[in-house]
Amino acid sequence: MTVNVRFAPSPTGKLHVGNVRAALFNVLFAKAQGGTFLLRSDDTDQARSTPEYEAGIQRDLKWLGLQWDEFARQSERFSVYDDVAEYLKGEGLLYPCYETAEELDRKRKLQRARGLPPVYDRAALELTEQEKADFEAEGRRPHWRYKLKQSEVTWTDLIRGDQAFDTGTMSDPVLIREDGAYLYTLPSCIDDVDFGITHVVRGEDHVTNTAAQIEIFEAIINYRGEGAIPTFAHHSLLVGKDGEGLSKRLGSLSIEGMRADGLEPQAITSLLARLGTSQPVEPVLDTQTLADGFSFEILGRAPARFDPEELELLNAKILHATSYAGVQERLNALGVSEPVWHAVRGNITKLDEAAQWKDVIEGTIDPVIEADDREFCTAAAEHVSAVTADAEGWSALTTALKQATGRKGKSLFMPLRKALTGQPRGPEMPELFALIGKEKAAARFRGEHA
RNA sequence: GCUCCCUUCGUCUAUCGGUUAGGACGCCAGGUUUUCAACCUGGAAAGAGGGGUUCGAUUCCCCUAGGGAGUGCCA
Repeated sequence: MTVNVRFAPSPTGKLHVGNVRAALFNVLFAKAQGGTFLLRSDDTDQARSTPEYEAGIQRDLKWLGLQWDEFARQSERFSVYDDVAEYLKGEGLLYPCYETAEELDRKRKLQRARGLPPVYDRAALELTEQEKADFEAEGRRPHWRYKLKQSEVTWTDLIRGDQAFDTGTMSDPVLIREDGAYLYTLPSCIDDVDFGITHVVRGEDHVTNTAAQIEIFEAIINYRGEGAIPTFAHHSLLVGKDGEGLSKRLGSLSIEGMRADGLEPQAITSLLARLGTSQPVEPVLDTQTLADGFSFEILGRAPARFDPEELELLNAKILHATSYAGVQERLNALGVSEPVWHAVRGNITKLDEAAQWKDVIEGTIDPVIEADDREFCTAAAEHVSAVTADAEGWSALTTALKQATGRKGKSLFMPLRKALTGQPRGPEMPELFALIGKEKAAARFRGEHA
């Protein structure tokens, strides 16, 4: 059986870590199974959806290396939804309701106050034709609810196991708003059937929806005369570093923000694909490798903590393993050459830090020389002329200085590093020395701005 | 309030009733002629609490606590 999955964001905001995790699981599952991945823009809410958000989501997904096989836009399929909606109305499965949002809110509060679940009372089902006509005459327009069977719905979730929900304990879902706009439920189910989606992989915030959706799926399939209810896999959600729900802080966790922050896409995908799984969080450079070991069995059922610090850690590791060719364009923009990249990549957390080292190597700095090290550095300046400007030269230089001054270890190397780079830490000295060159090195050892 | 789910080292997790409770990341120490990184070696580090069931519970059941989610004319 071929696997077809989809990722269906609403273009009403930016892609964030929570979204991407769901998208990733879909992509990885499709790749692992040799299936297809559909990107669907759930833009039935014309007021809140924008082409900019849609383009942003696509750009972010591409940047992350998550390519889709097919693309669909729900706003282009309204006639299909209308057709199914008419059918459902004809079957009495979709019924008009005239309560205002305020009235419903009041009802819910009342139920809650009595300790009852805030479930819709189906009052609209009792409305006579005359009453409906009166509402219409008042200028009220109906919203439409799906009439649930109020029975037990069961399914086997690939992550959560056997599930059972009594749709009698939930409100009949509103499928069409008063203004005629479709809520996500009906178009989503219709599309899943029409596009042959075999597996719906999404966050566990959708589990209760699933019961109602299964009933809707059945009605659609009954109408179509073909199609199948997808298999579901609901993964746990991400929580923050301290275990709090992520939703409130999502703004700072947008993919766009991370890109602007200089993070590598592979760092993000590596973390999100492995966090909450039994596989190690490690730097993985391509999605195929991520997909190779992927199955729903490796997913835990508890919420997983997302810590931005882990992202930085992974980012550094990704960079350490990144070849010049992989980032050539971006390095060119920073003016960083290949030799400089190779010298510094093991020592940076974010790519643009390479530019700072480029400045140390090719620009000018103020050497840092402690009072105790003045004489020593002067000696170093004198010895430089005798060696070659390469790693061997560095070795020869330090050996000579060791013999001449008796210094060794930290007291030998640290003053040289500080004088040459102005900093107490950084990339390997042999390579830096070769790149900085003898003349500049000598000048810096003399304490000159060079 | 009600419903569902979850709870093992700091973090992500393994364990299908009997294990010295394993691994990964991080952390600490030592090594590799300085630092950072990488690498090598070693180390500290966990079953939320309380009841059961059982010869024996991390594992099964119940309660409590804590966390997550749902309970929308959001998705």
